[in-house]
Amino acid sequence: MTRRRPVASTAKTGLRRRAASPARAEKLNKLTLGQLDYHLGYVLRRLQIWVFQDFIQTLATMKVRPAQYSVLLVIEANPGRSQAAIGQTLGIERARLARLLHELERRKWISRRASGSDARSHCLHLTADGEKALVRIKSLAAQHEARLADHVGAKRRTQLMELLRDFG
Amino acid sequence: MTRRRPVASTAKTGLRRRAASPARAEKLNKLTLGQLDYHLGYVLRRLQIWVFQDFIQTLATMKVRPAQYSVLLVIEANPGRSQAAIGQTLGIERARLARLLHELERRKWISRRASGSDARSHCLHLTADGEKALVRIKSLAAQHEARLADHVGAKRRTQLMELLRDFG
DNA sequence: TATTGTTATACTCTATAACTATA
DNA sequence: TATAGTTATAGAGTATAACAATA
Repeated sequence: MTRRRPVASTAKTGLRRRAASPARAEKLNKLTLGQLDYHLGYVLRRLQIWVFQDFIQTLATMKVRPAQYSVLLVIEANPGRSQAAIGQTLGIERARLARLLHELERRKWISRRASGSDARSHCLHLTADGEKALVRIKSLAAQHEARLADHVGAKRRTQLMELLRDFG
Repeated sequence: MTRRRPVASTAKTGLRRRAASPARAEKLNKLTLGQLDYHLGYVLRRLQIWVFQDFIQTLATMKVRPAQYSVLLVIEANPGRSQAAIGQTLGIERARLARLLHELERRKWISRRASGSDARSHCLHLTADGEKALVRIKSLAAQHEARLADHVGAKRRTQLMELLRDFG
């Protein structure tokens, strides 16, 4: 990392820099990335790291991680579904999802009800508290998304969205 | 995850299914992603996960992880530089880089020589073994890249590359 | 037999802090 | 006082395996 800088909003919001330091870090002249520059996976990952770091920081006040956020949204959009269905949709291992849901349940944001049709599975729902929290969470997520648009440029964000959204 | 297996034919048609799995998994009717679909970070991450999994699998015979690969390429392109410089270029914490280099050194792929100008720092170089291994590694990485192009489509890959490479 | 959810283990990656030896 | 490198710890994410209850 170490590049990045221009964007107005980063200064405004006091984002965070990796090297952070004041121009003195520039002492180490920049190295070339070599053939790394020709790997889509690498440039993809650099942006992805930026996104996660900004997301985590933006939602720090609610202590919500990306995976938790994705689970909350999918439960909201598909109330009453099982852990297996949620996990499969998001690509989260059932073992990991069990622990993740445990935490969300502890916070009273979701409930697991017994399923009438299959005694093995649980029906997942947001609680009233969960819905209330999600309003605030979505607002913060929107701030993050705006900052991302600012980081890559609104037009580039739209283009990336179109390229990535529909090939799945 | 569960999907994977970038079969050529599906990539060619651009169809691809997320659940990918053996048709029986279709039993669980597909859930909607809700507002997740409007987060660039999410779609970015899905592809990024695919890339890493394919990369790791493709380079499994050489037991090379993405981070190790990136370090090898940057050392190759910038021989004699310090750990600090490498780490800063790639955005890898110096603590983590130290362990990572330890492993590469154990495998005789890199060497750390004392720096003449600063007794604190090490100069990093590929060994002859390292250069030889890197030939094989790059060949596997190229296979991975080709599979990625097949997965997203060659044209889309190029477009993504252009959008992501130069805004840093 | 297969699936749902659970617990447990192990490994990678990230983020710190503390330490040394230099500068 | 700051930097280069090391070691240690803790947390998240990923990947397994094993288990009980149920299908």
